[in-house]
Amino acid sequence: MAKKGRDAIEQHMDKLAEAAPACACFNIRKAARAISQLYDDVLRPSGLRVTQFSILAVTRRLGPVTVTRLAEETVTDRTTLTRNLKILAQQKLIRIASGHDRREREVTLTDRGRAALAQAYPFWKGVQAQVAKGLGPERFHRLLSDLRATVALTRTS
Amino acid sequence: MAKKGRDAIEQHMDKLAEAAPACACFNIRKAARAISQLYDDVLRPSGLRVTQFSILAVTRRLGPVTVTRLAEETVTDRTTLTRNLKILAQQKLIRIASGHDRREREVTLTDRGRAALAQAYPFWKGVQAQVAKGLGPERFHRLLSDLRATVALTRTS
DNA sequence: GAATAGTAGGTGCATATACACTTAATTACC
DNA sequence: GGTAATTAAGTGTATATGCACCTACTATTC
Repeated sequence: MAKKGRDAIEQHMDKLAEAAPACACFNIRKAARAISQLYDDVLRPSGLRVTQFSILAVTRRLGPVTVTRLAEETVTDRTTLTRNLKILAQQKLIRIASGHDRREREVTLTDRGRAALAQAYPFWKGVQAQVAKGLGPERFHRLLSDLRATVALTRTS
Repeated sequence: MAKKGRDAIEQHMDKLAEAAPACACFNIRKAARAISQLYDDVLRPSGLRVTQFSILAVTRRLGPVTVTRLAEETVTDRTTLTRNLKILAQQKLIRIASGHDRREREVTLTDRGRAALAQAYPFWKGVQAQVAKGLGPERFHRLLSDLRATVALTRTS
């Protein structure tokens, strides 16, 4: 019985060797690490990390926006966003104020935040173009499309 | 001049609204958050997070392996891996010992680690199949292939 | 074989991430 | 209109991530 249990476990072991290379999550995370290092490296002179650049850009697009809405838009846990926003608020790149509903907190880009975004933009544009060229425009758009489908998959099921 | 500088900045602002939705890095990170939550949720009964599952699976495949080699394989910063490995070593899922070259540290899966991996395997298999089905097998493989190309892009340039 | 360059690994610090739980405010329901 | 359910947000804790810098060991070179 103990022997049998062990055999059952060992049956998996050869398949397990292939788990990581085939794993959707491992590969997406791996690509996220790789490309984040590239973007962060290029954005470094701007003083913004890619996460911060993204939050500022989304805030810019949505105007005054609540924390929960921003969390939904970026598919980030709300409590994660709370802490990320705190750093940006300390640097006075955003302002966080109460809305009409006193439970809500509205996030707004400051002038300083706008300037930081505009300063970072050429760096972002450059590395974005580099990646698009490296993958080829077709594969680049296909990848973005497939990633959106992946996100959608986790939102519905 | 100050006015002109401001105009130059403002010229970017409309494009900036589109930066985040089009950003390769933002979208990959977003997908990583989404799919990690799914995998972690399914893997929860096993007691392993997807990051830990991946590290164990890669260690299983590479046998006794140095920290640097493992870092290259997973495209993780070596110092990040040091800390991730420490947690797994505390749980006695891996063993870290010195190699012949006394600078190196060799990572090996313990029996306990093997058992944990085997226990987690059915959960991983299930969620992996769910994602493959959700995306469709073609798009699923295409995505993995495009992600590998993205990683390769950052390794060469 | 001593000085130098190169390699393997770790620490301090900061940001990013999310779950479990809590607090405060609003809405729904009777 | 008061209580219950719902909603918005934050804290405590733990893992994940990487850069700047450091130590220890090995290889090279003269």
